[in-house]
This record gives sequence, C-alpha cells and structure tokens, in this order.
Amino acid sequence: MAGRRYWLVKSEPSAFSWADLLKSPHRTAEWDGVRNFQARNLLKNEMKVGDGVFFYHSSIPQPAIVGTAVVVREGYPDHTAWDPKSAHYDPKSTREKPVWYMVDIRAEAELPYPVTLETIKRTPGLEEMVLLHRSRLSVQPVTEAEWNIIVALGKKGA
DNA sequence: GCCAACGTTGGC
DNA sequence: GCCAACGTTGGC
Repeated sequence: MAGRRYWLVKSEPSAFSWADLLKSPHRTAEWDGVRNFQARNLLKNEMKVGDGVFFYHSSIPQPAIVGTAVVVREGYPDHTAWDPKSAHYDPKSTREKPVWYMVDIRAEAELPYPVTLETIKRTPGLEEMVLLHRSRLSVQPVTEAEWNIIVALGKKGA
C-alpha cells in the first residue's frame, strides 16, 4: 500500500493485553489513555487508516512485540479525558477543546514467535529503533525496514 | 525562560 | 522493588 506507515504501541498486559484486543468486538479497540504530548501528536496527526501497528507488551519479564494490528479509525478526541470517573480523566480537556486524542486499531495477526526486546537489541538492522532509544514513548514510529525484519522474525523465530 | 522538583514509565 | 530516564510542573 502506497504511503503506508508503521507504528509501535505499548501496553502493559495487566492493563490491556493482546488477548484483550482479540476478545474485543471486531478485534478492534480504542487506543485511549495516552497522556503524553509527543505520542498524542502521532495519534492525532500522523497515524492513518491502513497503517501497520506493532502491539508491544511492556513491564513484564520478557517485554515483546506479540502481534500486528491496523489503524481503522484516525485521530479523534479521547473521551476518557472527559470522564471524571476515568483513571485518564483530565479536566483541561473539554469537548470544545480536546487535548487528548486516540485512534482505533484492529488486531491483524499474532506473531507465532513474539519478538522480544532482547532479540530486538541484538538483531542487525534494528539498532536505531525508537524503542531502544526513547523507551518511554508509548506510541512511536517504526520504519518499513524495521517492520519487515520484525514480521519475518515473528513468523520464523530468531 | 530557566531549572529544580516531582511523577511516571518500564527494564532489570 | 529499585532506579535511571525523561516528560511535566511551577517558582522565580
């Protein structure tokens, strides 16, 4: 697909896991709760319908990319910011002037061999991944070359 | 506008 | 559970 871009989103499986995404209606979920401006800008402006998304499990013994997803709805206001009962409530965000945005993603394929952080660190061609250098960014860009290397590893193992 | 304090993320 | 990295806040 021309102009298709690639991304990586992180989630702690205890909060929302790959299995949770698979169980969601139409295997689709709102990627809500992102409260970081750089990540927000990517969600709001850069991620387009059809873009590829790696689903990464963080804060576990073996952090890893476990599946691929696709963007099915582009940036729109994150309504959880308006809900005082939500853990992601932010009174600075209003319906008139939303601060936080999200996209919808749909699960595409599970990687038969999850690509661990450890593998990423020692795989030639992945040295420059944002994951290794700005590890705290929860939505980050992935190059096409990186995407292809990781998809291949995920199919066949390292 | 600087920068110290603070809070959160996330690997280990 | 620790702590380094780093984004955000707020006093000045």
